[in-house]
Formats: sequence, structure tokens, C-alpha cells
Amino acid sequence: MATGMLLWREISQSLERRILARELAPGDKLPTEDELSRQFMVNRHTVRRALSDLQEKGIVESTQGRGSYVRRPSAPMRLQKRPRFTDHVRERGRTPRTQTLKLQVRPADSRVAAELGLRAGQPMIYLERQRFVDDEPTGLSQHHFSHDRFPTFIEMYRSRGTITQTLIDSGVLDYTRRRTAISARLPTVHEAELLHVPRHVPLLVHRYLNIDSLGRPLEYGISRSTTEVEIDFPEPDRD
Amino acid sequence: MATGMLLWREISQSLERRILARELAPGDKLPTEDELSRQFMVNRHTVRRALSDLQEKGIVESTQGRGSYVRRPSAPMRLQKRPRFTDHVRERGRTPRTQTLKLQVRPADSRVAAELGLRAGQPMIYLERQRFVDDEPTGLSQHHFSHDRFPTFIEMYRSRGTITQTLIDSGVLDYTRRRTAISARLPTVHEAELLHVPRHVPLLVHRYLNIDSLGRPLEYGISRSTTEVEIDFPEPDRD
DNA sequence: GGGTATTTGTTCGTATGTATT
DNA sequence: TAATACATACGAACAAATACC
Repeated sequence: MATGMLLWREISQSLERRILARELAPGDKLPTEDELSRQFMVNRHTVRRALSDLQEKGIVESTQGRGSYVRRPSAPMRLQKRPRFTDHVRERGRTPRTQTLKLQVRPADSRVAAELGLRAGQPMIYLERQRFVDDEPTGLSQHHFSHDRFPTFIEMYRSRGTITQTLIDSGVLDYTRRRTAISARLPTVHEAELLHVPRHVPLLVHRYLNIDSLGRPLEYGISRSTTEVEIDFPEPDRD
Repeated sequence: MATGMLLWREISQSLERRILARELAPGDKLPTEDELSRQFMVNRHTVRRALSDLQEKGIVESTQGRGSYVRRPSAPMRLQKRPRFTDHVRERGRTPRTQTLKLQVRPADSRVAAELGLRAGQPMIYLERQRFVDDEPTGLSQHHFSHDRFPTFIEMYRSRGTITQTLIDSGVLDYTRRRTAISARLPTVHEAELLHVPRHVPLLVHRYLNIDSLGRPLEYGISRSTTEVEIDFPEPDRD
């Protein structure tokens, strides 16, 4: 050895240079691991380490049985403090779409119960959705509401198709975000598949609480996406 | 096999359960890889895969020649108009420390210049710092100020040791956060070393602009840490 | 739809280098 | 200096997902 440089890193950087130089363009298929290990005259494990590094950086994406491909860069979407997903997307001339994955009543776990002011085990509405922009998957979300407060939520949501409209028709004319906690983690296999990102691209996880105009907790949500967030503090306040 | 479950995942989850159950407490040393491979009766590589998984999740930390340790969890950082790191840490009964890594005058690049209302190439104060909580590294930050506005910043900061005091003594009695953009990415090698995290634990990157009481841009900063962020919206606003 | 080849994913084994104690 | 423990790399085999005919 004694090159002063890790083998796999050399390979990773060599491939990255070729990608940045557009020698390998977005969407292109990389040589197979076997082929690369012959080209670089190293063990396949070493190639795999290099590819794993490029996956972490979000530069390439590998799928079992398919191969490794150069990822297409996605335009970072900016979220606002009070998100109206569809409006926000349409303002930028793109087409939003929301798909419902799950909609059911289930007992609240202690975490969600505490947030919604319920007792653990009480029934809650659980709604899971996926968002798309121009048919590219961009986000996953889980929504929780008190079933006691919205006993007909499921039927109403099914016919109306949006949370906002369902709430309005349930008598909640307005609601706002009370608090959001943001953390980052790597996606699960499932999330990576749905969001069409490699497992090594970090997700931003939002855990938020929405309240009604009286300040009562209304919805507890968890959303995951890769998009950057921006927070504005419009007018400096004095305390 | 036919367990329906990946070996390394089983091991990773087993270890994670023991850690969550406080059987292995934060700061504790995990058994060596050899020991674990004997306990679980698998190859050391399989143990290493499991440990790598726990590192990605930020639960354990491994160092060559030292062993693997359970990482200490950190409390969420609150995103406010007036971020006060030291107060916030002390409120939780822990000891904050800030170390200056770099302090110099350098020409502003176009990005920072635009944020601070300068022209590219104009001199700016560049300050790089590292934050610790209980001597555990928790964050890295880069701060940018106009050199024309604060010509004696470097000497003042050296003697006072804090940004806030330096600004006060420069006539800026109050300043607030105007905007923060948050994104996630994997750390560079350098960042991973300084922050004492594995390369696979995502960092939250904050890019923010602070303004003075007249609304003029004062400081452009970039901070990187693994700690969760919490944002409160005390009074719901109408738009 | 089915069978086969291709390709990545997982796991075992082994050897050697390097940092810490 | 020696022992311990993690890091890197190579080799081999099989599993699992995908693509192709």
C-alpha cells in the first residue's frame, strides 16, 4: 500500500471526477462492480466501498440486479413556515400531487397521545400520504387527529381529498403551526424506495403540531423529505 | 439462514435495544468486535456491519484502537430570534464551551457579499468556531462580518471572547435573526473528525442572516451540528 | 409467464496495517 | 516494547433482485 491514500477513496474520487466532468452523465449506467474491479485492479469489496461513498454523497444510486447509475440532481424546494404545499408548488409553475397511502383509525401511542391531548390507546385518525412534484416523489407524511373530535374524518377526507377541506367542513375554519422539530437521519429502505433516493441521502424529518384558532392541539404530523427548509422571522420583536 | 432477517440487522437491533434500555448507558464502552462476534456467533465483519449501522444512526461511536462507545444524546436546539447558545445549555445544567479555530480578514465571496450587502472581494471578518457541551464537541460554525463596519473586530474579539460582547462594544446593542435555511448533508472527513461523529451521521446545516435593530444585515453564518432543531411559533399569525 | 443470465447484496474467511494502552 | 483493538484489503461463495429472451 503506502500510497498515503485509501484505495477505495482514490476510486471514489476518480469516478466522481468523471461524473463531474460529464464523462458519465446523469442517468448513465456505471460499469458493473466486476468491471470496475478489473479496471482498477482491486477487489470488488474495494469498489463497493467506493460506490457506497458516492451513494452517500447522493451522486450515484445502486439497485440490486440493476446496476449503479449517476443520479439526476433534483432542484431543492424551499418550504415556508406555514406550508401550503400545493399553492407553493404551483407558484413555481410546477404540478403538485398528493397520494393517500393509508387512512385508518388506530389507537394512539403515548407520544402522539401526549401531543394531541389524548390518553394512550384512545382512537386516532392515522393518515399517511406521499407528495409528488411533476410526478417525482418529494415527501412522505404521517398525520394524526383525534378520532373523538373528528368521528367522520375518514369518510369526509375520502370524498374531499384534502385535509384542509375536511377540517373546514368539520368546523375548523383555521389552523396554524404551533411547533416544529427538525432532525436529520438516513432513510429506511422503504422510505428510500418511495422517495426514489439512495439509502445514504439524509432526510429532513419534521415533527410538528398544528393547533386550531383557540390554541387546541389539532394535528400531530411527521413528514420526511430531502428538501431544504427556510425559516423567516419577518419582524424583529422585542421581549 | 432463512431467518427472514439480515444477520447484521438482528445484531444491530439487539444492541440498540440494550442501549435504549440503558443496559448500556451513554458513555459506556461496548464489548470489542471480537467479543461481540463470539457472543452472537457470527463473523467479525457481520458485527462490524451492525456497528456501522449504529454509527450511522448516531447511537455509537467507534475509534480505531480505542473501541466503540455509546454516544451521549443531545437536547434539541431552539431556533429563536435571539439564539443564546451558552444560556440555553446552562439552563439544562450542562457546561458550554466555545473554541476559536480561525479568526482573520479575507475577501468576501459573492455569496457572502450578497448577504451582507458588500461587493465581492471587499474585506470581511471570517471567524470559525467549535462548540462543546460538557467537553463533547457539538457544533461547528463560520461567521462573517463586514470588515469596513467592524475594523477592530479581531482585536476586540480576542480580548472579549464572545461575539455578542464584541458587537456591543462596537455599538451594536441588539441584533436578531432574520432568516435561517436548514438542510442536511453528510459530513466531510474534517467535520466528522472535529465533531467526533462517523461520516455516515447526517449534519444539519444552518445558513442564517442576523440583522441589527435597524434591519441592516450584520452577520452571515453557517453552522453545522447533529442536534435537532426546534422552532416555536408563539402566536399564530394571519396572512 | 417462465427460465436464465446479469448484477448487486450479504456473509464467510484471511492477511496486514495502524492507533491506543 | 508488547498486547489489544480497530481499519483496510483481498478472495470466495451464495442469495436476491432485476433484466432479457
